Amino acid sequence: MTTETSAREQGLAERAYLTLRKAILEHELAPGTRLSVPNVAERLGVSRSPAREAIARIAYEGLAHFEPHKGAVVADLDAESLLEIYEVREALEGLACRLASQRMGADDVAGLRELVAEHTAAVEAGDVELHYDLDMRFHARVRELAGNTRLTAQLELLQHQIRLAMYTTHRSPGGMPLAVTEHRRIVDALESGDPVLAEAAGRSHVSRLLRDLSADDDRRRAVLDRRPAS
Amino acid sequence: MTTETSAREQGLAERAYLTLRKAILEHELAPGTRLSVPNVAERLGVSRSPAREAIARIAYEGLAHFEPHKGAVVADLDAESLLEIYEVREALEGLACRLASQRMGADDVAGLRELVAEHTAAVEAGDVELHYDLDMRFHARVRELAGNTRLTAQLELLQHQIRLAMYTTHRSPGGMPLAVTEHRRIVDALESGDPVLAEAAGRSHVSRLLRDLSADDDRRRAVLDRRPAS
DNA sequence: AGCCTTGAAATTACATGCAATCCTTCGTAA
DNA sequence: TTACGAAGGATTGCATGTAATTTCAAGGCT
Repeated sequence: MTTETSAREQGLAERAYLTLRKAILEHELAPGTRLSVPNVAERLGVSRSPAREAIARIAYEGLAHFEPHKGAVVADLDAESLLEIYEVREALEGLACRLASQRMGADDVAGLRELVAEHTAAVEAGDVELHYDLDMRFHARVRELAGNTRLTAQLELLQHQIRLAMYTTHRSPGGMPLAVTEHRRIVDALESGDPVLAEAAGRSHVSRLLRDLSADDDRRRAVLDRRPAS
Repeated sequence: MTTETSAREQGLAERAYLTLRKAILEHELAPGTRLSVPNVAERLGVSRSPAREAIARIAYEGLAHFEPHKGAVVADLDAESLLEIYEVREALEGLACRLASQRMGADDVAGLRELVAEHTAAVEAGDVELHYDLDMRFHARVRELAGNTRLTAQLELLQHQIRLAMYTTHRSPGGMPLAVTEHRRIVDALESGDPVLAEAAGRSHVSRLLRDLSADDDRRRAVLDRRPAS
């Protein structure tokens, strides 16, 4: 037993990073918020060194960016950035499915089916929170099965960026059941063992998400255009 | 005019990072070399703060990794890591070609053709250095034309990692003319404006590079197997 | 009333002190 | 000769001092 007040044997910088990231992803620190080193340090109860390191890492991961002479600011991703992110994600999610289809076993398929079943139930019950959770878990499981650590890391980064950008906005109502259907189709493709089919399934799922996003945007813009005076 | 000894108005940490990266990519600091903070600081003539930051960034970018209680070590990528990297690169390079094919104009095609022409000449002249240079420039140009900043950043990271891993090893002799042929095919596909074709061309180029790599490995292994006592 | 100037507060970036921890090496004993 | 142990050296991680620079705001001037 070593001395351990409440630290899980990880550095202060690491914990500061995790805390900060959580706060950002949950919009406790909304996009646009300035992350000054002394401020973050005090907030997290650490000195400036680990605070600075945590902020740097947040920025490296695309959750904040540095503005000259102003320090880091929580990222406020515009539509074009989101498009970029989805373009990359489509390719990588497709790759994940392709790899998974080649490396996965029967029990893995069963595990995914179970997840989809839970998901179906959650959606039928209208449980939005659980829907998001299961959606994330599904994708996490697929990339895990792909067995490519770099790919996994990238997809997780993109996931975080998307979560940050869409915390409140962009929730198309019909999306929940559609997601489940598409996930089921992905599992079918994975089970078939056909890498081309699997990749196509993964990609079309992501590209559909993007299309819905754009559609939402258009709808929103149309509404705003009707009342030009805000 | 501000006071400016020789710094180009960028921080010490930034310059330390660039210097360090260059040293690593040129194998001045070979894979396996330990990057201790005091050591790097002294080497670059800066204090420990910017040195530490530079090392952290190098590690974030996959050019080094932290070993517990030993600090950062220049990455020594094994075959499996390279495979992972190439898997991701194949997908992203395909995406780059797809996007470029949709966004590029006639003059852009002309620019690429010029590059390929230069490249052809270099290969015919047997200029290996120039070959590498033009190869890199070709890919850089394509991702630039794709117009997706995240994609560009990712591909550059992968490029660096690959360069580090293959500094001396892995140079298949027939690769040079093949690369030119494939680049030409990519330009043809890009010019056609068919995104599917373009993506396929980009992907198959990368996957061929990977196949050659594996073939080289096998050959090398075979040679070693013949003389089990090293 | 609006613009400019000046001052104050805050921030970054860098340097450096310091304790805890770990690896390494050298000496010693079996 | 080999295994063990202890001391030394080095490194990390964190804390904090400090100068330069910039932003922000208030007040005065036109």
